[in-house]
Amino acid sequence: MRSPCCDKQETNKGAWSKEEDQKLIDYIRAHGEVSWRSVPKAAGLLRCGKSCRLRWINYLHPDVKRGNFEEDEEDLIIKLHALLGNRWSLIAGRLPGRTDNEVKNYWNSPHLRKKLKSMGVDPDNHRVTHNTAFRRSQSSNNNTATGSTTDGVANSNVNEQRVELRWAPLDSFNAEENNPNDDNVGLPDDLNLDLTIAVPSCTQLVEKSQGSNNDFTEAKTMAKTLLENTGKPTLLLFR
DNA sequence: AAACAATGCAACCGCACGTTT
DNA sequence: GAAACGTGCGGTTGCATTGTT
Repeated sequence: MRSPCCDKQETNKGAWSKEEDQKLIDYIRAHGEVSWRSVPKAAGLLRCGKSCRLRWINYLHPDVKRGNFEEDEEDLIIKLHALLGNRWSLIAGRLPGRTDNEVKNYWNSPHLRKKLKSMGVDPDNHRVTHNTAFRRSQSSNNNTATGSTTDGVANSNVNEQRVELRWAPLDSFNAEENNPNDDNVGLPDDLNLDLTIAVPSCTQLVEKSQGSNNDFTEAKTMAKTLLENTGKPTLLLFR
């Protein structure tokens, strides 16, 4: 069995004092972010190593950006959450100076939930509740359409090529509404997905040279099979 | 001014996962 | 291969602050 990370009877809990903060800052400045387990004792703190790590990452780290989220940050959170779900650390990784805890708190704040609802999006599952949200043009031919599935769809320019990224959540292959001819509604065109996504829950990336309906049908079938066999969603990438 | 509700945020907890022994 | 360890993540809680009645 695993031993507890610290002796809880001898550790402080709750809010950190200025003295504790300073001890932690001084120690990390001198030694860097080394073994967190050893930090409390070495720094003279009556705290659990995990608590020290959290305090440093979420509050004391010099790169942490304080203050309200700007509108572009808010938009990016909404878009990335539609694509990645509650993977707060991945989302925070695209927001310089923001921590996963901060993004998570912000997402769960009434402010953002109200905004999403006003856009017609269910904050819990990103389902479109009416046809006002996330209108997008279809590929390069500017057709607009709306729908009601949870597939995420995004376009961005990577290596000067137009890339459409379709993310297929667990439940999207089951409903009859997922006709391959549907123009699924998900994310707006302006999402820059120039990012390296390491999604451990995805079985694989499926790439196609052309995103025709036949290709999409075939890829969906493949993804559905993988989902049934592995219980994991598949990321579909069309070029 | 007081009471209550709503909100924001820091921190804790348990679990999962990769690494080391 | 199994157990122990260290770390990171996401969910949840609790408290302080702010707004409303």
